[in-house]
Amino acid sequence: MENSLQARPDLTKNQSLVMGALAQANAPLSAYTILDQLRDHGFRAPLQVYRALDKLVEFGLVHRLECLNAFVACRHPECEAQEIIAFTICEACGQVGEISDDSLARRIKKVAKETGFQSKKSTVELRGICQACHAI
Amino acid sequence: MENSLQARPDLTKNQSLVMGALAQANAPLSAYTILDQLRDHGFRAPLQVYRALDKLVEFGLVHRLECLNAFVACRHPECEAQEIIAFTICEACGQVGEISDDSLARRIKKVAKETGFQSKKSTVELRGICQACHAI
DNA sequence: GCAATTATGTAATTGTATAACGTATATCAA
DNA sequence: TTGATATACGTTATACAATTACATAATTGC
Repeated sequence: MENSLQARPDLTKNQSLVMGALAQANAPLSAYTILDQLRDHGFRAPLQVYRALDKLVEFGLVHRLECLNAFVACRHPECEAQEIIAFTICEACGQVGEISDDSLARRIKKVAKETGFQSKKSTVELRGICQACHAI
Repeated sequence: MENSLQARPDLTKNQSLVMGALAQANAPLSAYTILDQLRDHGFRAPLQVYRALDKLVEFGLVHRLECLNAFVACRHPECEAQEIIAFTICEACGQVGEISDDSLARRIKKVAKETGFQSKKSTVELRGICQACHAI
């Protein structure tokens, strides 16, 4: 457990089910929505979902969107490498995009450092209208 | 109501009480913590707090921290001018700092625009250790 | 005064997340 | 093979966060 950047471990049954639900949806899902979708597979309680989500987030396979209290499957197969990811959340269609821009990451780090702050974890979430919806 | 950038209106009794609780604390407070602190002043239900908070956030006097489900009094008397504010949240002492850096704001806007995303509202929250706590 | 708007009070409910149990399963060293 | 440890799982209850619905006051503008 010395490195949080582990090769993707085999998922347990519950983790696979939750991952599957998120991968199929192309929008974020709340824990309780996932629970409802998995009742047929034997899920009965929120904790089953939350425990799986905790692990999936730890593995870097799932992201948590703070401003929605919801979760999305990661789009970048290798996104664990990215330290700072910005999420774009479309308020029309609900789709979430991931932006990992080095210059943005560097600037955030720099701005924080200027005030003496040592950043461990960042949340960058933009809400607005995506390109596709704006074209309509 | 044509301009959200209004001169600070007089606060109502409930709004003043909630604002006072937040101003006195030098860390974010949850709505329910505020409720408990104001029970002596006649507060009985969460909605009284949430309604006041909604207005205070609208006035730009209070910020909501998504990753904490909590609220802080704004430090910048004139921060309404800032479009994008980054918050630094110290995991040791709980203090919250506000960073309004133009270059950061511009870069976020730019990065979003490159993907065709029209950003309306942004959340930038950094968790880590503040200068004071790091010195200890 | 009267209408419209805004603020308030209260109860009930919905949504989100964790605590505290106990049990099962896998892994590994002795 | 046994026992120790760690991890995963199942269930219930509870805590925490936010909103819906409805009734009542207070304020504002005409």
